[in-house]
Amino acid sequence: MEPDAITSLKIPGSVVRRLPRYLTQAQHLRQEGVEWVSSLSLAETLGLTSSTVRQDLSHIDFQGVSKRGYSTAGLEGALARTLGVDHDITCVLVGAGNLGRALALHDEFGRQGFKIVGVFDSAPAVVGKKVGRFTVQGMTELAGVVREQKVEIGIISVPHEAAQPVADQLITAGVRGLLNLTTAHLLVPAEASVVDARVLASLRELAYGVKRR
Amino acid sequence: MEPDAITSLKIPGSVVRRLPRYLTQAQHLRQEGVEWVSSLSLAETLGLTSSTVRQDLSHIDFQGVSKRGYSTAGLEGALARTLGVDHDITCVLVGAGNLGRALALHDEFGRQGFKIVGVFDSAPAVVGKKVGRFTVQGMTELAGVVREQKVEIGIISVPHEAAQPVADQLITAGVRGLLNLTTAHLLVPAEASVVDARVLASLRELAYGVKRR
DNA sequence: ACAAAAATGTTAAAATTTTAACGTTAAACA
DNA sequence: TGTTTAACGTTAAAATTTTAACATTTTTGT
Ligand SMILES: NC(=O)c1ccc[n+]([C@@H]2O[C@H](COP(=O)([O-])OP(=O)(O)OC[C@H]3O[C@@H](n4cnc5c(N)ncnc54)[C@H](O)[C@@H]3O)[C@@H](O)[C@H]2O)c1
Ligand SMILES: NC(=O)c1ccc[n+]([C@@H]2O[C@H](COP(=O)([O-])OP(=O)(O)OC[C@H]3O[C@@H](n4cnc5c(N)ncnc54)[C@H](O)[C@@H]3O)[C@@H](O)[C@H]2O)c1
Repeated sequence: MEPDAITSLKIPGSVVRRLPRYLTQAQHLRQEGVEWVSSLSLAETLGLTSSTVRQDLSHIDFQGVSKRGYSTAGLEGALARTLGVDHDITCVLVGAGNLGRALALHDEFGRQGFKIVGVFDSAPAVVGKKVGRFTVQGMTELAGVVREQKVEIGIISVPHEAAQPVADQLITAGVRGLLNLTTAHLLVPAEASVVDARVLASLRELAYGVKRR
Repeated sequence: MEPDAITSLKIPGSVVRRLPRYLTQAQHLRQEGVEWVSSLSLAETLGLTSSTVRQDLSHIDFQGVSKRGYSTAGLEGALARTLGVDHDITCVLVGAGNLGRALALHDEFGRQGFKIVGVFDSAPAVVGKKVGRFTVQGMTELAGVVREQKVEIGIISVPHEAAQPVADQLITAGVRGLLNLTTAHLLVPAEASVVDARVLASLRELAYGVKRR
């Protein structure tokens, strides 16, 4: 199944950021037993226009059906393939503090294909401790684990001052993508990806929203 | 200090989403003792162009200085005022699971003006338990606390199926903004704001980034 | 078999966002 | 005191993103 050369060429960032939401919605609908969904219905539940939905889905290798819409199961599969979450992706987590431990204990990531294969921390008091099924490892072990297990993604949950050095260690060890939970802005080589998940920034955006009625 | 009518009218969403990052950067620089920062230097550390930075900052009620740039302290203050984080904002947290407990224990939110005044959960096994300085309260207490303490923001950290009913309860009780940490898409009246902070969606976006070299 | 209708995929227009260009201001210094 | 220059604020162009319009397809029903 060679993916269509045109559709797989490059999907705009604005679209890529919405694809996970369509995937979540398709999963929820399929689990509820819904077999078909229209662009209009997807748009209404996600706060978009049906036009945007159809435009977005034209980027993935999947066809809707006139008069019916999109098969929820088909859509789920095609979106997973497009995003690259149709197979397991190995991850490591660095920083076993309050947030890091919550992430390590969150089984849903594993069910969705994100397999955490190691949890790391620099504090001697934390190293060796158990977090769910993990034993926290020291930072000296990081590079070896990344190499041996071909780890693709590093999840960074350390204090913001430590984020850039940790990012550098992860990239040097061979990780290709970083999920950054800190307030720091990470500089990485062009061939690596960074996605920020900053809760404080979201709260501040919300503060602006509640200020002006 | 009446804010300028034009600048305060309405700031585009694309800009509002970047303002928290400028604020974080201004804070970090000021704490390091840096007094001035140029649009070019801000742009380089945040991965933007200097043009975008100047355009963005033209929306806030603050002037740079020719040949020097922006005063870090002044910028921090003006951004805080624009976003509405120059005074405390009361919040409640609903869902005292793994993630909710991490958020409740995160002192930085309080230092940044987001004061959590209550933690709530529906599970009898959890209600009454201590989470840091909080005692988890039952959902029957929620409306009263929101009303009495004039709570502005609700942080939702419950399983996704429960997110919409919890959102409804929060809005009915009088909250004006929701921070949604679940995969659900929340429907709220037009006068309320929702900001999503979805870690799984960020991971999926990252998966696409690491897939295509 | 044919007509009607519902929903797609696509084209093109509208709106927004980003970037470049440049005139203006104020600091530094001869 | 005047000149140079770094960096701002603003205008306008370029690029991207969103929305609307509509021709096409496929099902349903007569
Ligand atoms: N806790 C939250 O709810 C929350 C919410 C939003 C953002 N964050 C951010 O996530 C990050 C982690 O937050 P937290 O509350 O878990 O902090 P924390 O202080 O509880 O944990 C940080 C952990 O990182 C470890 N660490 C420090 N330097 C390290 C290094 N160089 N290499 C490896 N490990 C190192 C520490 O030993 C500690 O265990 C912070 O940047 C924080 O701002 C946290
Ligand atoms: N744990 C993580 O690291 C993580 C990461 C990303 C997203 N999330 C999302 O955050 C949410 C919470 O995650 P978690 O790991 O803390 O889950 P959890 O199961 O540990 O905790 C959820 C809590 O919500 C409570 N709850 C359930 N229904 C409720 C209701 N109707 N009203 C009030 N409380 C209710 C439960 O009693 C429980 O204490 C989930 O939607 C999850 O997908 C979690």
